[in-house]
Amino acid sequence: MVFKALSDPTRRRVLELLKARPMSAGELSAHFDVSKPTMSAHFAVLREADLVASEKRGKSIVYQLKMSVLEEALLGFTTAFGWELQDARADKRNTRKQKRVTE
Amino acid sequence: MVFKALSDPTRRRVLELLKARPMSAGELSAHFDVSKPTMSAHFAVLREADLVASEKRGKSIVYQLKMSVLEEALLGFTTAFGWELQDARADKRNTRKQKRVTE
DNA sequence: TCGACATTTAGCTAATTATCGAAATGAGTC
DNA sequence: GACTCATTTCGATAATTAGCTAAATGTCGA
Repeated sequence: MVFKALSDPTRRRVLELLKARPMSAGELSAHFDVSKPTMSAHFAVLREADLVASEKRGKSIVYQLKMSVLEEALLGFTTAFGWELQDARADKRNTRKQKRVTE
Repeated sequence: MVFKALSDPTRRRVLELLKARPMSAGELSAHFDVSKPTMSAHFAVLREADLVASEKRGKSIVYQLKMSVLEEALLGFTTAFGWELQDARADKRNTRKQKRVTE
């Protein structure tokens, strides 16, 4: 259900926000112009897709992005189209495909 | 509307089939267990997302994958998550980030 | 325990979706 | 022109979706 979860722009933006750091439901909701219950429903979809983890923290519920799940799903897709997906910050030295590099 | 278009598994599979080569509506439909009108509707969604081009060829209509559109959309997303998307067959020599490679 | 706060659940609605069979369109063939 | 084939359009339906308000749940602090 990952792609279904990603089909909504609000949910994609939520994931993007969670990329920066874990955030509570309320904190996330503050970024959008829809009601809290609507946001809660979006969170539920993301949870069911296993794209986020939620943890109770006092009064709040803190959501955290599960990067590996997102990456795995995306990887399956991009690979089928002949693309490589890699961390932009990865150290390119000594990678598997390294060879005959000039300069 | 690209992500909406990608949210359906049938449509994702259609794109994958078109990755190999352009195919007619009927040829594509043969790969799926749904009616022609249903497939036609899927094609319409892909067309509206600009993910495929269609061309009349005699009796048939041939669909072709617009890789660049797909790549562009995906790139926008993956970049936001700190990933790089690149052609797996690309020649890695003399790329922008090339530097200090050992061996 | 009471009140305030954070979030979810319940119940509803309007819009969209995937699906179908039947009919319409359009191009090639006889 | 009439027939056939490929595809789409039409019209209908059941399921899903995103959205809302109001109510319920659960936690903290006084």
